[in-house]
Amino acid sequence: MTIGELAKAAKVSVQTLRFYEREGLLGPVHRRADSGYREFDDDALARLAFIRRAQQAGFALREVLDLLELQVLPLEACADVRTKVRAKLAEIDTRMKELRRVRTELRRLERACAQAETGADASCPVLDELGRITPPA
Amino acid sequence: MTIGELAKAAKVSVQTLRFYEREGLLGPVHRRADSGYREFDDDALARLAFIRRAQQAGFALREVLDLLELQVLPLEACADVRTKVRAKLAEIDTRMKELRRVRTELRRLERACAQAETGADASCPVLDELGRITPPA
DNA sequence: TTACGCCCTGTAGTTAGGTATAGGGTCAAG
DNA sequence: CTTGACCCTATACCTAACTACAGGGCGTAA
Repeated sequence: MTIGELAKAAKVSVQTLRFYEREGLLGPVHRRADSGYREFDDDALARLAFIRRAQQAGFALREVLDLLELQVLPLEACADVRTKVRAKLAEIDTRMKELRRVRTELRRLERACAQAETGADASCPVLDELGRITPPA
Repeated sequence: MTIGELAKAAKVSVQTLRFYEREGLLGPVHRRADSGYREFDDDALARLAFIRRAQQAGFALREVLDLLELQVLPLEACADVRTKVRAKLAEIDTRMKELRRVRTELRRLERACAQAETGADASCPVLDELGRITPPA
């Protein structure tokens, strides 16, 4: 696959792929001996899918890199791998806790909004919920 | 209140306050006639509380500004606010879903690692496990 | 062979949300 | 009236994750 074909398949831009390569997210990239063109296989596509999912889950690219690097560790490092995986798990739990807190807050706002539709209040309660303030001029 | 006092009260930096002012989040700021020093009242403090809460609820500063501007509008604007809140809520739910999936994958990796420690496998199973991550729907 | 699209590197710009620094003016205590 | 803490503007810098050139090489089809 050329970089353009991979870009199309993974639905990212060519520049993004080159950027990912620079950041180490794609690992060592094979080049055609004659032209120096990059050549990719389906592994690259799977890797990109993983990157996108991890990103959508709230991981920064730097953290995605940590996750991807778990792959290259030898058997002797298995204990280290477990430690790393556990650290990531703890991180995920923290992140989920934060998200639950935010969601609770938003649901509260939505409920307040729904009540306004049946009520006779003169102002939007969402904004009241967030705090009564003076609007910008 | 001087900017320094407000900063201390709101637990943000003085530079951040000047940055917020430039971004229009603080509205028109009163200045002392002689020195040109900014002067703030408790409204500013309330406004900063609003900003922080909205940020914690997952709104970008640009969106916070939208909310501040919506506040002057009549009840009809409440529907707009509600739409924004619902969109944020959907965003959070998506993120949590992805997070759950990644957590499931990490747990599987951890189990695979544990097996390798007691088994006689020749390679770290992490690589294979990462390759088996379920593609997104 | 020419044309056109895709590839290469390298550098620079963008948005978000600030943080830091330079070069000054101001205020209040001593 | 000096000193030190605080204020002012303007500009530059920071990280993250791209995005957009500029200037040049490669591949393939008519």
